[in-house]
Amino acid sequence: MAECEHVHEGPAGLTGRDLNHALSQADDRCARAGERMTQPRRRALALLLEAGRPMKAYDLIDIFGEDGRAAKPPTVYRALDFLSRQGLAHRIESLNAYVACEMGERRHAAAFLICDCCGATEEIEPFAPERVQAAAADAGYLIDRVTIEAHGRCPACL
Amino acid sequence: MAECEHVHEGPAGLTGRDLNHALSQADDRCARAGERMTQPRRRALALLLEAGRPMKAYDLIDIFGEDGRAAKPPTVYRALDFLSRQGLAHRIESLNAYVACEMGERRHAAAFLICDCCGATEEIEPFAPERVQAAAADAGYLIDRVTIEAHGRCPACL
DNA sequence: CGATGCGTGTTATAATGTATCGTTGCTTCT
DNA sequence: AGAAGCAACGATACATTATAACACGCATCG
Repeated sequence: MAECEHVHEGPAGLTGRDLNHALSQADDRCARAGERMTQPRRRALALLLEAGRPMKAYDLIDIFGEDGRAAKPPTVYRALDFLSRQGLAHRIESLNAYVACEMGERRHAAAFLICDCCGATEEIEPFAPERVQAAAADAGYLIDRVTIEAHGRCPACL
Repeated sequence: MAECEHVHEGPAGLTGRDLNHALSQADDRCARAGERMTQPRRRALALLLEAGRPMKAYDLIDIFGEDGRAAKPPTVYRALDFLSRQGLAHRIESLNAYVACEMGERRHAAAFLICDCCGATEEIEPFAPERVQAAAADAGYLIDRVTIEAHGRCPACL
């Protein structure tokens, strides 16, 4: 992360009632999808929601245990894979990090604005999906998944 | 890489005169930019051009020495960083891999179509750059670099 | 010349991600 | 209820990807 001279708090995550509400909604979504929201999956989501910004897998591993003990890597990676499959979280490839989904819908495409100064990210609507498909069709490709990550500076770090 | 039933050769890379020509052009570009095309940098670029598809850093490390001996990781990572900075190669975040640039211009934005079956990639013109900037402006971000990677199947693997 | 900057080679280590195996706890079928 | 099948878990070990730190060489420039 290229530091900048600004020092400020990153985006706050969820706490208390907001957090519980978001977790309950995730529970519902899983139930409707016939998927199981197990303890480690829920814990991983809670940590992402609390953080409110992208978290490295090993950061989660370190703080995973409610008692302060670390988790085993596969526990967290499995949970993150699940959350990504369900659209409850997204992997940010250019950061090797994961972030809770900010949109409501299940299994949607995502795009991100990422601040290289403070680490804040903003999930945005993927732009020009039709032009992706058009470009792919020109080359004869059939696309099922698109990664879009725009790096720069957030308003607070400009 | 999710296999598919098709078996076919991936895209061929450059050889012989074509390879030397491409390397000479890279030499020229570096000279004009006041950068040094050193031996390891040139070797890394040659390997990428020969491969004609994305290569993992450790694949390059293994075959780096002309005498068949492996290189040390920092040697290759430094060369790849340099090539990326110069726009002579691109990093593909979602593959942890690197590919020689197929466009002529220096330091341009890139986007990729990636076949999850055979590993072929196609570098395409980034679509809708103005819409990226617009979306970023809405959120107050200033963007300097955008990663766009579309995964699917290439014509040969459909 | 001496100092500075950049690139290199080397060693070591950090950070990130997976394979595998045995177990547990549902769900479903009879 | 009992058994079979399956999904997820926990644990160990390991594989892959990437960087830190330091010494050296060589060019440039005051």
